[in-house]
Amino acid sequence: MPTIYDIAKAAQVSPKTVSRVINSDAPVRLETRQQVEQAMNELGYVPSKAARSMRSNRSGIVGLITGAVSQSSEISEPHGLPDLFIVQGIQRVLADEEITLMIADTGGLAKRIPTLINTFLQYRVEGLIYVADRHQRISLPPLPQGQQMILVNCFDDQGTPAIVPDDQKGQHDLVLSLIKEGHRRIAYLCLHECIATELRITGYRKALDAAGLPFDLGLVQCGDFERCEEEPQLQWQIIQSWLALPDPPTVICCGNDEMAMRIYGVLRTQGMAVPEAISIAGYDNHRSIAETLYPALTTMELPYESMGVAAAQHLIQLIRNEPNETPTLQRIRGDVFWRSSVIARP
Amino acid sequence: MPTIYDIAKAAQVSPKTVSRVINSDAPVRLETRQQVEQAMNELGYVPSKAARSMRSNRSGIVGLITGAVSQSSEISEPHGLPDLFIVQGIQRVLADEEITLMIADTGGLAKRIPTLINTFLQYRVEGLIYVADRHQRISLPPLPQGQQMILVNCFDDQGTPAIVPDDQKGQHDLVLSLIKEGHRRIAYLCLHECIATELRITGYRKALDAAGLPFDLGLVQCGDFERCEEEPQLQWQIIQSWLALPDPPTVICCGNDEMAMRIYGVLRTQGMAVPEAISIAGYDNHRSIAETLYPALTTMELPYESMGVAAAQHLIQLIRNEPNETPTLQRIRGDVFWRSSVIARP
DNA sequence: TCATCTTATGACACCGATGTCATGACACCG
DNA sequence: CGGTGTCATGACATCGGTGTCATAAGATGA
Repeated sequence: MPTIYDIAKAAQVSPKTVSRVINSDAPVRLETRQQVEQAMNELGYVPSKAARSMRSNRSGIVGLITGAVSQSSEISEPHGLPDLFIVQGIQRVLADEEITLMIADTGGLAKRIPTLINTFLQYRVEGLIYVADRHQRISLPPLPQGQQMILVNCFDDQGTPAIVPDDQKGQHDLVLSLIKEGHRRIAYLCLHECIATELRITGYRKALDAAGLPFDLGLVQCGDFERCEEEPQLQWQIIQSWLALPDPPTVICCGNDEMAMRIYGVLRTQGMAVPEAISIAGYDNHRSIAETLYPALTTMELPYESMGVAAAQHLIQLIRNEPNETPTLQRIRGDVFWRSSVIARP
Repeated sequence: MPTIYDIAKAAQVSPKTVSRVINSDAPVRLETRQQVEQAMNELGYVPSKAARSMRSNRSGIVGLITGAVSQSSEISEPHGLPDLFIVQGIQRVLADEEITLMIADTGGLAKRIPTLINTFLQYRVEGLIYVADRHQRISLPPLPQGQQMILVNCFDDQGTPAIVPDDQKGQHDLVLSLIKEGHRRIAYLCLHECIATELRITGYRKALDAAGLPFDLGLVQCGDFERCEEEPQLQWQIIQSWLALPDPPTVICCGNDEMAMRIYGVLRTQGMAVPEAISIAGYDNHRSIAETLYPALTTMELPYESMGVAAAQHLIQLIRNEPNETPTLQRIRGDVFWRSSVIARP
């Protein structure tokens, strides 16, 4: 691989002049520039980032730590929207800024995180992004002074800038849409206990309050049985108990789109048509499920891509030391995606 | 960020001795080593990969180009198994070898590839991996002399080492399993015309031949309508025509698991139970679909993870210049995953 | 015409590691 | 006791760029 010295020799100029042509940071005579450019083309010159970043002290790399790549592989645990969508948003913004993203994967093991961070520090990353696979509280090892970091889909107690989904507003908006379509009895088959579930139940409740509808504790049940054998039966039992009520629900909100997909199956094996017999709503807008299901699923967007975009933008601000009024904890909102699994009620 | 010079000063030794402690490539007196290590801990020393790789001419980085990260986002086109699983396999192998993987995304635009390759060359990657989103023939711009590259899920005409799924053997094995369970009339609702489809139809046919069963051209139909509005109706028409045959199929093989998921919906809206009325088989072993569907889907594994592993291993051999008899085109086989969407026939 | 400024270029040091070679202190052996 | 080998360490050059400063040629202006 040729160096600027090779180019300099071929073009009969000094290495510094070659550097100037590459960076166009000082005037170079047209003729000289052309000679240099010709030499670069002929020799197939590619600048060395290593040498460059060593001198300039700027690596142009941002490190991202996630379990996204390995997550859904071996461990057959319930998985919601792939956090990969977050990475997409980040990738897009950074690529536009000509920042290279280095992705490291925990393989699901938190104890690998310090090693991964260390590797990134060796590359002198200008910023770090930690992406969690679900909305949670975390605690990471301390970083060297001045090392910028952003948390996505999680937050800590040290006041590290964080981007999380607005789960409360999300469920709230979804329920409000259902109410607008005439639904009065709205069941909620939620996920296991976690931060998202807690926030969403609050949102669900506030939406009912806002519409002046009563909150019926019995209509909120955990439908997440971690994919055990009997899950369909257990879910059907819950639904059956709802249907047996004097005033049964007309729509079931599911904790995520995957659960909705399973509920489609459960209902159909029991001879109930979606949405004619009962409407179904999901959460996540996991498009490969929501758009593929038949009928397509009405759902609340979990704004992973937007979160990624927000994270990358905030990080760039921090790296460039730009003034910003972005709050430490940024809650990102999604939209309701209205499809055919919910029908209007008179 | 401290350098070995800072450490050297603090430990009152020469920089070279610090280097020796870090790399343990020459004997250092225990006492000296401890002084150095203490200084490193106190100052929070992290070696600089840039400086290191410049001197040693070895970056320790492998570059990966894919559309995996952005693929399924904007473009709402039919998607099979996420090629991310390939990345997983690669990641796992490389992490064990302490090689850092740099992932670049095409964002679905092939014209970005040269730029991405150039960025990687700037980092002096020791190897390149190109991952395609489906089995296809490709053509990439030429690389500098001596730059190693592996193609995954695709191949070219220049004889670049490539890893592809063994589609023919895959469909063959799946059909053979169905035959073993007593099925004699096996319909195949395949994907649109492409390399995989062609190979799989050959495999399907060879399996029938091997079992002495006749090949009925009418039982092979394209069921991929690219998610147009009328897809369910069109698919139902095909199935109806099959059911109207004097000797109707007892099982339908689908081009992929996603199509199988949609067929579940189509059949059920028509009041047909899976697998009681008709058995369904998929292709891909896309676990988040195959395991989630109710009943769970019998399917042929598209061995993305194994392909990733094979690719990484082969690349490492090439980088280390180890002798290998690996063929240029490596076909990777998957297994049949038997679940409850297919029942045995007497 | 000479001082001053701008343009175009080069010499040289430096970023942070490591490879090469030299050197001093011992231990070992005949 | 002197020659040889090992151990422990340091001096110095080098990897491929860029920042700083110097300098020569030509343009400008008083």
